[in-house]
Amino acid sequence: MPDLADPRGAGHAHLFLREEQIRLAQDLMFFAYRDFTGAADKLLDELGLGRAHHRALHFIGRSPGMTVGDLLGILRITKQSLARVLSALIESGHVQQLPGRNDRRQRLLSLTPAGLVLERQLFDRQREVLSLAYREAGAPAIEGFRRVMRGVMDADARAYLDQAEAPRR
Amino acid sequence: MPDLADPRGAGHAHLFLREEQIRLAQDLMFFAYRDFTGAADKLLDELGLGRAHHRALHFIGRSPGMTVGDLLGILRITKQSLARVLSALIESGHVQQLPGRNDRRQRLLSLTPAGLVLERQLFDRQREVLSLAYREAGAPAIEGFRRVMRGVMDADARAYLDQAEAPRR
DNA sequence: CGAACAATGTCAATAAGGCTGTCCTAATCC
DNA sequence: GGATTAGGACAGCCTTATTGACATTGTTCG
Repeated sequence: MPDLADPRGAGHAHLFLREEQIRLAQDLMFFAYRDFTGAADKLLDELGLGRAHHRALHFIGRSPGMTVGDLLGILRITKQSLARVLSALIESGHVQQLPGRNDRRQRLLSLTPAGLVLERQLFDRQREVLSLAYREAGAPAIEGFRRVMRGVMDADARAYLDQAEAPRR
Repeated sequence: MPDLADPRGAGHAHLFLREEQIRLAQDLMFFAYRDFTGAADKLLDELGLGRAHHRALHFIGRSPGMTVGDLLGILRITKQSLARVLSALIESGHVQQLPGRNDRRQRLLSLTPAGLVLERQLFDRQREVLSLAYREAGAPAIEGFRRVMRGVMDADARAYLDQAEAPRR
């Protein structure tokens, strides 16, 4: 691999392509994230909720009985930011808190029946978008998508995924 | 693998897996986006800038000479939201505006030398993360990643990508 | 030429969703 | 019994988005 001095000169096709590839990935992240999350936005708007509420519903639905601390660790926001979102969801009857059995300081979070319904509706909006993408891209592409996305995440997030997927097998 | 654990009963393994696959994709989108954008956040913070400024720098750097209207169309935010971000970047000397040659109402946007340097620094932070992910995942995975992400985006975003990639070949 | 339209900028007000910091209660642990 | 932990509550701030109204300048077209 010759000569690193001039990124534009001849003989640097590989490096140049590599840079272009990364810039493409920046674009992909921006557009795909925007349109994927946007698929659920209309429904959220009608209910006076935002993306933050959707994220909470998603992760609570994925791991019912999780503690507030667990959720804080996943979302990486402050207790105060989460409190606003969480109390809105409890107020609206989508989430419930139950005292922990072992440790009674904990409030175990789960979706109410209404929360399950809403989360399902939001899920369906995103499923529609992703199913089309999956169908176009094909099965090998899906595995590649998973591998790259996983590689971008930090170690904690990967560990969460391992734990979230394992019980379902 | 018989699915006695599936609450929906036997005979729905395919549907169940498909749902699990979509939920996994939701997780991937959340974590990968968070950590990818997060890679540039520290540097932005030190300069008193936010992600909105990074997005503007990125797209202006990618298509120098674009109009304000072009950028609005890409970012899909309102004129007023962009104005705040853009005037901060002009104030800080990272972006410059030049009157259009054909249509003098337009202000053609481009990065100043300082803007190029900053954009490059931000780019390098994200390149680091993505290069590792690419290396782990391998070349076929990268193409799969690209295909799925592209499939998630809307038609306008795909058209932008086609146009942004073409001139470089 | 003049009217209509287009590109951009600006002002004012509002909201969502992050943040910090401090203080508090209740329960658990040692 | 004292320290720690889980969670909640209050006050205030910042960024980034929103809407609506209006101004300016430049282009287009009858």
